[in-house]
Amino acid sequence: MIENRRQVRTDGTGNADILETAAQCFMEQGFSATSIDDVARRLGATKGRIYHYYSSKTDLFFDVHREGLERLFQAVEPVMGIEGSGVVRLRAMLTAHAMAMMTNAAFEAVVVQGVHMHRMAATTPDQRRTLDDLIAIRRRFEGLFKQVLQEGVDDGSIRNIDISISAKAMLGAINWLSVWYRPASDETEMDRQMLAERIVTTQIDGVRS
Amino acid sequence: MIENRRQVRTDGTGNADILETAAQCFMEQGFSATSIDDVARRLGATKGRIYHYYSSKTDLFFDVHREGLERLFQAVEPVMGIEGSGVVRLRAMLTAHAMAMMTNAAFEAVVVQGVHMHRMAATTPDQRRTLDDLIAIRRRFEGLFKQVLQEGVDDGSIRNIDISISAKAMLGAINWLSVWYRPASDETEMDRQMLAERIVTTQIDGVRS
DNA sequence: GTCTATATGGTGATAGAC
DNA sequence: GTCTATCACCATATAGAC
Repeated sequence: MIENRRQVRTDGTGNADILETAAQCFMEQGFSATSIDDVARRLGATKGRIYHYYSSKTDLFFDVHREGLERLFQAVEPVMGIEGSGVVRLRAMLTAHAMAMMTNAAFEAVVVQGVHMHRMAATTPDQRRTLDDLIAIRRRFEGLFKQVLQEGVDDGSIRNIDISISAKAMLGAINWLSVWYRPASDETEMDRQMLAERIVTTQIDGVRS
Repeated sequence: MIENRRQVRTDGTGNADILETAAQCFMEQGFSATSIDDVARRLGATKGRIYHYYSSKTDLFFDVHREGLERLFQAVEPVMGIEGSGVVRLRAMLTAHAMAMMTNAAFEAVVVQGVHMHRMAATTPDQRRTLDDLIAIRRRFEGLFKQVLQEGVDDGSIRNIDISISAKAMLGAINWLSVWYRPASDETEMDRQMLAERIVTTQIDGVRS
């Protein structure tokens, strides 16, 4: 589980709506082109409501980002402990990750966008800390995959590759889903599952013994 | 070669400096957090100079984007025609792509950022056309890889996979370099070559027969 | 907790000197 | 072709009613 949890947010006080709507706006228009008014309008409210919960647009973006990461953890961590060799578990994790990218498309699009915000100018010290937090969480997420990759190498189910590079490449292949994946209107869970399997299979075949 | 060429730009009239500097700013701070004044300051000039060549910040961003794409084509197209089976040529293309991502880190970071700009609000019809242009060029780039993948499937050097999905996944793995790759201060061409080989090898092993 | 105002500032963009 | 000076706008953020 994530240590750096949000304290109160998304507790059903109406805040989850803001998060969801903001995610959608940020996905469609990007951070810069999205105004607080845009989010408010889509909520059927005014910005007074948003500023009651978030002290800035950046804070809002960061909280969407954090929620996106949390959902990734919730998808991947449970399957990390299944029975099987390293490569078997790795496959399950990658598949779960891919599914989460599609299921939570808006939130994960914000995560991918957030990855580009290195030193977003004019952030307050507080925001700087929050960003560092998010970076640490992302690193922890990558760590999950590195760990299982290493276990796979140790148990012989995965070739003797460079763990760090392979992890980044595999995660890149899957994260890239957020760039091109758009759900068809009549898309089923099965369709997504099929797509996930295909992407993951080539990634797994690239590293397995 | 790219058909939709810039007409005059990057012809050594001093404009190339603007492009280079803008690329750096956009890479470090992102589109929204980069002001025209930032770019000008870094150029040791004022924004008058920039507005002499570009009519808007978006236009400038788009031109950096286009230059980034052009460099990718220049890296990949030459090796596309080498002797060898589909998988051999694919490997060479992916390696060239990965090298270009690192060599032109700033420009390619803008390309990757630009991918998120779907319907950037408030663009003029003219900018909208330019964006459509860029999207078409990106698609053409992906097409190069799909073509060679297909040739590999036909000549039996590549497994019978879904071409479109595999292309996107492989390109994602390589494009993701722009997210995490930071050149070491004493890095050599050889170091980059080694890194590229490692990434590409797992991608190739994932699809070859 | 959400609204309606409003202030404030920054930044994109322009005009005109040189 | 580049500068200085300035405009004009708009989005962030705030204050205070309800």
